[in-house]
Amino acid sequence: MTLEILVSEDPNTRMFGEEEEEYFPSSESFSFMRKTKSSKNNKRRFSDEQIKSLESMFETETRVEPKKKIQLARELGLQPRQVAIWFQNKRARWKSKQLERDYAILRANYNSLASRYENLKKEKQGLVLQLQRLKKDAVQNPKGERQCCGKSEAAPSSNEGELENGDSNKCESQVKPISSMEISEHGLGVVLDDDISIKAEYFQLEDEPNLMGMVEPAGDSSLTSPEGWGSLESDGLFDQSSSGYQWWDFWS
DNA sequence: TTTGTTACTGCAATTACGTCA
DNA sequence: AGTGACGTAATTGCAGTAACA
Repeated sequence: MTLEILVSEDPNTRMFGEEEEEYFPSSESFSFMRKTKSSKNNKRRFSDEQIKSLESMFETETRVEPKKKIQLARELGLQPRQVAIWFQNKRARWKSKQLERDYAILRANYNSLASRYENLKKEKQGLVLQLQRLKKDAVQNPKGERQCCGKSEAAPSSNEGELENGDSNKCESQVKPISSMEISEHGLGVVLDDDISIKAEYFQLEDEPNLMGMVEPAGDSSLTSPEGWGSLESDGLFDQSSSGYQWWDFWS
């Protein structure tokens, strides 16, 4: 395996002040390299030891100070510029993976929320049916003599069954609105104590709720930037102020 | 104090190369 | 041996900031 090094011949290559000295790797891992002017092979993979050191340094600080950079470069037999570039690329890779993680968390949150919403919708339908039955029953029995539910009425649907906990003995509690039900003077309608609030809370919400407003921030610490991540924050990832699409379109 | 210049650095996007299936 | 996909080192362009005249 023949490797060649890594001296940029491009005069436009940006050179930082402290790094302009021509550099030849001295470590053993690069001892087989040689400088060539003609070769375009100016890119070599770093050795495992180099990567290991860089990784461990990256764990403590994602940005390397100039002095530290030069010291690290000396230790690893690299150019300071290479160390800087490695950190730069590493930050970019980390950010990309962090975006994937954040996306997965948000998707899981959304799925959970959508599931809860569907359940609530079914519950609402059951309650509406129950209300209709109660109203109908009240009209048929103006004196409040009401047959126990589940006996004189049609069999409840599965949803209703859930709502009634499958226990017909709980009619008392289930018909609580009935106990406080009043018949209007003309006997043409009923007024439920909680009717207004119920409507407000459930039945008038015909429009689908804005799930986005309900999404809870993930408790996972991966959504918050660790100290020093600085610009790797996820803020604004889903800023839609300037775009027309919705982020959940991806999996809807 | 304000302004223009320079040097340095970070990031995003991209290119170019090495490796592997 | 040839090739496409993928990972990654390196380049480029631009923007922000600090130091300085």
